[in-house]
Amino acid sequence: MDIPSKYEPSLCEDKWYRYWSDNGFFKSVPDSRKPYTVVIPPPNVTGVLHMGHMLNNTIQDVLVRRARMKGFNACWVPGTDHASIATEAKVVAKLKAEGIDKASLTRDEFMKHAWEWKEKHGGIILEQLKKMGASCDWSRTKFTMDPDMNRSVIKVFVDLYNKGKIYRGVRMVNWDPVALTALSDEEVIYKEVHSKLYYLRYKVEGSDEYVIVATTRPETILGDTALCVHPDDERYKHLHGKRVTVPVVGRSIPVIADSYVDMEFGTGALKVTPAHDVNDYMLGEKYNLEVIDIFNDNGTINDKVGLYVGMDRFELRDKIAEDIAAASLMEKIEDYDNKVGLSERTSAVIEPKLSMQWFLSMGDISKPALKAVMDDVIELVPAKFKNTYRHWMENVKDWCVSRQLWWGQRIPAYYLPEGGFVVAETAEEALELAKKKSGNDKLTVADLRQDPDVLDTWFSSWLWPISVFGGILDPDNEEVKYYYPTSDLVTAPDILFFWVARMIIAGYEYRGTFPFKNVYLTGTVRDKQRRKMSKSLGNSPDPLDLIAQYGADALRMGMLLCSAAGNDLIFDEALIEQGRNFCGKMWNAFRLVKGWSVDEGASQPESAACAVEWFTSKLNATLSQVEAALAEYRISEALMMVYKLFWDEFSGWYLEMVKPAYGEPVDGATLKATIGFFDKLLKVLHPFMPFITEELWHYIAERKEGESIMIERMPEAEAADEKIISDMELVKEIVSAVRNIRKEKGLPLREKLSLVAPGGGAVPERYDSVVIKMAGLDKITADVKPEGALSFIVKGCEYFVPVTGAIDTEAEIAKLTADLEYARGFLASVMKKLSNERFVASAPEKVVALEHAKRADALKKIEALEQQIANLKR
RNA sequence: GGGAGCAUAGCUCAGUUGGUUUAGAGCAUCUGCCUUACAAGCAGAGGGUCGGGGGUUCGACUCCCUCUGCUCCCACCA
Repeated sequence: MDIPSKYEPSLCEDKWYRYWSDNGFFKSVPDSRKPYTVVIPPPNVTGVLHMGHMLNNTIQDVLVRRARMKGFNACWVPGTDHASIATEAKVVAKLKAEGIDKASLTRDEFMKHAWEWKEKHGGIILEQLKKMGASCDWSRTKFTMDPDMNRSVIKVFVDLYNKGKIYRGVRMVNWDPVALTALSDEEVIYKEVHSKLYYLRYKVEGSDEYVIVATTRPETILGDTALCVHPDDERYKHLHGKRVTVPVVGRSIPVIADSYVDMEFGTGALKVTPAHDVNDYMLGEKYNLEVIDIFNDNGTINDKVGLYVGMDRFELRDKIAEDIAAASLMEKIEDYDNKVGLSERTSAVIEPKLSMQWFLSMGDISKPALKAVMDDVIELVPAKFKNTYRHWMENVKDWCVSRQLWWGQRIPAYYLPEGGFVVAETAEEALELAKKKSGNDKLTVADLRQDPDVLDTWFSSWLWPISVFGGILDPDNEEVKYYYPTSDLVTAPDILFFWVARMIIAGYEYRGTFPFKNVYLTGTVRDKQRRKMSKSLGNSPDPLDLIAQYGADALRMGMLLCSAAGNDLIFDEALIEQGRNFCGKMWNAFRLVKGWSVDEGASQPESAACAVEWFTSKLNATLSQVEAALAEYRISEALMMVYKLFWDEFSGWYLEMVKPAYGEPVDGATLKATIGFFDKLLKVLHPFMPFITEELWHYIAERKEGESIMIERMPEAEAADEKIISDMELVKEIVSAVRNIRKEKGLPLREKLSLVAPGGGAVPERYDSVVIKMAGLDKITADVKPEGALSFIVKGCEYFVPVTGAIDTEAEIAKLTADLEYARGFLASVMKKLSNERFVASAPEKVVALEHAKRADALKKIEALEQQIANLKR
């Protein structure tokens, strides 16, 4: 077998992915094993893979691959989300570029364009996920607008409507004048902006007096229908019941008194525009004020008032300010910082707007979902998100589920010709209901008009863990009974409310139980300046480029190394380099072992026997630590443990211990043990780095067609001998000390040294051969202290390395004195505790005993150091 | 304005109910090595008064208070 000298990811990644896929290793069907289920957070159907996906899906793949290797029936369901606003915006933009205006199209024509776009660009991201090694069951791929998914959504809508949980009502909504749709509160981002506070003069009718009103939005005076003051405000008491004139507009409006007004802000007088401010709307309802909506849907002025018709809202702001000033009705203009709501999707300034929308009443159905998380039936990782979750759930508002878009599930409400509406899953069922409702048997489907709006995207994805298994349409099917509830959900905290909370709500409402057991919340991927990675900033590298450059395993490892749950991660290409270097290390370790010739009959050297015995324990100890870390989702730590195990313990120590002399063969027993260790290490590493581990696993032994590391059993931690591990740590310390002497004295490795350990020293005797091999010695003796030797102390025992030539006594003394000072300082700190009566009296016995042990150690060390210094001075 | 969280080596982070050798890791840095798997490497070294101050305790990175700085969530006083 010819082994390339370097690992080339590009040569084996596609090969192995195809192999896994062709052999059906990703596929899952219900069987007698325990299920381990993960549903992917469906990315936007027209999206492309970014670093956030990379992180998120790498974590999922680690969990899924590990579960699969632990004997679970692992099922990772992939899919995409129709992302109604985002996708429709893209299609509208694309049509616009082609000179087609959405308004000129019929709904059906538009949908045809949208589906064409989806077919062309949809699912690219799923192909990209394959590049990173995602072990999804692709035969289960779902799209939130698949026919069965649509039917699930509609069925749920009708069901909730019939339960009285969905209602229709006029509400102030967040209107996006670019996307021309209402947004939920969660889709609005508030941003601090510098703006101006305009002080306008409203003339009091029948008097020469003016009331000054401060506003940031002078253009809304077109819709003013009242002026409000605080009932207790002495400045304005005389105005109660009077009327004032709106500047420029000339409208006469009443002065009302309500304690809503903050007397401290501005002038203490508030203009009331019920159609364009949430709080004003409340005042309007309370005082039965006229509601004048002055805007068209796109943010221009309509003809309700007859002034400034067609002008954009921001142009009007400047224009009306000029006109007010020209009429001498502008008291002053101040600079002012306030927050403005922006659309998450289009960044347009949100216009509060009154409109008829559909709402889901959240109060009752969210209760079990709150309890589940508070009682840790569902665990959030990290747990700090419980607080955030509780706060949101306790103050949950009704969910505006309608969107004024075409791309999505159309609301199944049908309006009757004579008014009123019915809600049904199909037009035919609607017709029956309509006939009953109106008493008109002659009605036809054509007489009914379906609501033009579609449902919020999240109204389909909140069913995802159920609907992907057909659990809405056919609640008792075998699939959903087997796979639901799912095991882990991995997602970003910014969609905790949008998606996670609502899935939990839907889970209890439609399955009577939680949708997933654990929620792992990843951090946000940021650049070195801590800015969120985003397309608009252009600071996000393309994961596919990084895979091409470093390999998928390297990128996966780079992402995992810096990803403590819930913590933001500062992306740094150096981490991917680290991943790539680790791949190189694994590759080279393999090349070393593969290069050995074997003499099956040769007896195993003592050093190799020790090494095998030690690494067996070390490996098992680490395996149980890794298991413990992963059980707590400390994935980054778990990977680091395996990384160090492979690089330091296995490559740095074990392989060096068993490595035969140049040109010599290795004995059969040692080779077999080494291949066995390699096999286990590859398996533990496989979930993190699937490609290189598969490649090497096929190299380290003969494999039959259809065999794969990804379906092998994960090695389980067996008992580890702690004594062997700690003995070897001692050996390592001694070896390091000798190496240090070499380094300080510039003694080359080929020059054999000898070590003298008077009285036997602390090296466990059987490890002599290891020390000799690793430190480059010719022998270890138990002679008396030699003259002209350098020395060191490990665990209170003195060791000597005889050297030829003069020893720099002064330098040695200085070094030893420094050590001595440290030891004395340490002793002092111990003595301080031990001489404190209250410490001895109140500290636990164990702690006191430990301090005594520390004291004994320190005294021993001090004595040895003093002895050494004395010897040198002689 | 309300709430939550964070602050430990140059960087990214561990540090589990306060006591495990006067704080650990990885990366980076410095020094020496092309030693026959690997210079994308090997061997060694340096680096932190655990954000400031106060308190509780025999003992505080760990608990409490306070200040400073940062982050996130919620609210949205015009």
